[in-house]
Amino acid sequence: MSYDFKTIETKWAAAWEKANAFYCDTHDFSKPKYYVLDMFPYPSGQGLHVGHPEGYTASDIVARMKRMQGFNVLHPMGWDAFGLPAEQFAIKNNVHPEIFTRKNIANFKRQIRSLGFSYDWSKEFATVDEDYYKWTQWIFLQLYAHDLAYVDNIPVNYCPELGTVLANEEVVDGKSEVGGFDVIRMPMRQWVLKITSYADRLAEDLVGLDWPKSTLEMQKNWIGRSEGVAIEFQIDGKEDKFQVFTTRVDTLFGCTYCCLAPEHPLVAKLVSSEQKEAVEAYVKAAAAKSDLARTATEKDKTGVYLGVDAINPINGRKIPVFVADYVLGSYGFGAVMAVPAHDERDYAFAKKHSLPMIQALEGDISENAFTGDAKHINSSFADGLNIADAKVAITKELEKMGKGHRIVNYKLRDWIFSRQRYWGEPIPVVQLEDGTEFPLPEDQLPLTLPKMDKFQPSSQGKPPLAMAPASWLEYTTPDGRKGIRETNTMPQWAGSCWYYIRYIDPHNPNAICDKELIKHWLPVDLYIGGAEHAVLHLLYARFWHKFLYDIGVVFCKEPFQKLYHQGMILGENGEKMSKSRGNVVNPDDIVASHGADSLRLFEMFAGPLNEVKPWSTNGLDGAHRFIERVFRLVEEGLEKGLIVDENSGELDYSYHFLVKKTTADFESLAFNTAISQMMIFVNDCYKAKSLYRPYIEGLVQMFSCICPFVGEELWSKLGHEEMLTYVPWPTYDESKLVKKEINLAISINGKTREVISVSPEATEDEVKTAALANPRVQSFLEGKTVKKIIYVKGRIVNIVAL
RNA sequence: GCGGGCGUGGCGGAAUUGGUAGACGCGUUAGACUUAGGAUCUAAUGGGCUUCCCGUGCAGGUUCGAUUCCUGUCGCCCGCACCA
Repeated sequence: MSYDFKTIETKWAAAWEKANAFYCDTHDFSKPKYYVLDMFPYPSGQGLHVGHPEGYTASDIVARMKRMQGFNVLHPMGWDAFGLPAEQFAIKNNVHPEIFTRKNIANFKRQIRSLGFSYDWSKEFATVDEDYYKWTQWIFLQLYAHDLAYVDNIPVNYCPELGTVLANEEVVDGKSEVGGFDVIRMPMRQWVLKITSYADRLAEDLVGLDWPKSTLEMQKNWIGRSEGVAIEFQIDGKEDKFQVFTTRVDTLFGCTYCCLAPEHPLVAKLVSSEQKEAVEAYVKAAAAKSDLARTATEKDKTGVYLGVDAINPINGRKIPVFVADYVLGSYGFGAVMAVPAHDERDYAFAKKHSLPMIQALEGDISENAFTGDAKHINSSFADGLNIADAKVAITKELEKMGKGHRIVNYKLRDWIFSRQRYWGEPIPVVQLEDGTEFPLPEDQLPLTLPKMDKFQPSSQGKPPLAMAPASWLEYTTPDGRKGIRETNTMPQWAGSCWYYIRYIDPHNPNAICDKELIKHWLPVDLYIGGAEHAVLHLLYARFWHKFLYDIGVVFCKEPFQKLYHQGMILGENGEKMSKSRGNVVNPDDIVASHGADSLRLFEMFAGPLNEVKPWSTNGLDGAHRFIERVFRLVEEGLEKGLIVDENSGELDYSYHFLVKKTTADFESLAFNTAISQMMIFVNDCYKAKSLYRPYIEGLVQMFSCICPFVGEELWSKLGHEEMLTYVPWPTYDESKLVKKEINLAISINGKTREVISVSPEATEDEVKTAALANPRVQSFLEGKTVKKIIYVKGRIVNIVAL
């Protein structure tokens, strides 16, 4: 019988399901826990692509190893099922999004099962399940009760095409992240979550995490903490004043003008009658500019004089005030003090508008602003000081005058949390007729979505739920006040913010999760998913987790201890897989043609998990061939009686090294090198005269983590009744790794010239003598004087000769 | 522009973290067994002017010794982008 993957894979998939082989009793605290989690997928209509199995195989290998190592392993899977595509499909095809979503989930589940992942399906849920989103709404109510959720009328990113508002994080280059449609700025009533209250902790707690450096940096930059000083500027001859934020307070003596953002509330109030027309035109033009248009004119610094002056508090100097759109309304105070001599943007603006420059530091400003460190000049008491000292001195003086104080600023904005869509969690708040908000009592959760047939948002950005039946829309509080339910829904991110908690106790009707279980199971030990979530999901989830920590629901500060991103799999031609390029590989096809094990093995062997790597049909064939090779090794070994119970010792080193390397490599997710080592061991086996049974069984066991179907098949062929799931992980004996002879490279002046074989116990003198006695070495030393011999034990001898 | 990562055979990639560069696989070539071979097995496979020399993007440096560390430079990928 040769390797018949179809029969094998069907057989073991059924056997595992029947035996409930991967069930995790989360109440069992007798073993150490290990929680390995995949970022759950959005069940799209296209089904799985080959990128999904990459991360899922990696986590599955670890899950399988950890079970064998005696851990109680929680390895769940579920569905991030609210979201835009289902709603757009619903609008187009006039089908309820739930029907579409459930169908997709079924298809995803079928595909995932066909790939042999050891998920505990008893933990499965979808974010659209009522008894799941009940708790999503519950968390929202907690946020509301703690003043972290509020309604505001703010300029938002509105996407007319999608008919909804998007979070800053969902807008890329002025286009929607989903669909790539134009996004415009417009003021709208929105629910907002105060993520900025957690900015400090979100930045600080990154420190202890075992996360990719790039992701940590991205989050840090996104939060964008910067320390500086808030300075108050008085308008000349008026009562009005405004504040600016600066990180370069030391340059205050060089401030020659100020700029307000077009959105700044004082612009309209302060503008002089002569400038009124010009300023109003400018503000209007700036408001109409999309984010894209603003970035396109990056180099060109435009602005208009307001017709009023401000007073520089440090020296009483009168300076003009401009409105300029290079100042962002959303950052700091929406106003800057301009120091053209030492800031590139101010420099460009000042050049364009022929404004004066005053240097506050020594340095060349003939071509560009000087932004380096130097001695201060023209700065009164700060003259002669460097940046750091001048900052201290000037800040102190401002504080004394009551004109300035230290402040920390963040790029992070509060999280716009409402969407004008149907297919999301309803926000459990009622707008009462008296204008107040009424959060639903907990016992009225879940607030389920009303059944509707039309999901089209209205043109004014009115959500589909505004057209819901009155029976849903109208609400009377327990004490008889009337109101209308909130018709915005939550964004897709809401459900993915806390799903890792629910897996631990997915059917608990009384709480998001049992307290004792949370204590035991969190944080997630290993979290694997795409790098595209480096800021969005991973930042939002950390925020909710920290909030839940504060209200005593969870007990660790961070949700995901170790994070790893799988690299993208490109098409065979090295380009990103896409329908238009015609290079998409469908996992179903591969499972049919080569089997799930081959797909898993190929994806793990193709290269480091976190690297981008191209698909390769030849590589897939190679993986398939290796499985056949392992299969034959066992099958023929049994038939020909090569698999024996006495150990000839010939495979000792190779096997024990294999166990050591595989264990370490699985732990560090270096699957490509672990597989190489298995190939080396199998090659050694084919050369060996006999195969010591425990070694073959160890190989099959470790190999089964990568290729579980064929692994289980071979395990049973080897005569085992029980399944592999909890068979103890192979161990290795360090003493078997001591070689009787070691190869030692001899190099002369750093170039390897010869390899000699020595005993590992050989002394330095013996090695040196042997090296010098070597005829080949001698031929190279002819006519030269040996100056020095360096011996690195067990590695190399380097002879320095001139 | 800023931040992070990366440049190694024809290709994917190894290299014990400063110690035999190219493991393992793909591909290629030759041979064996075969009616057949896109199966399997064996051997070879970085380049060259082949007792030797050159080779880890390029140019320097540190070192007995550099793919690994340092400086500069070129190129690619990812993220952010007027953040005061």
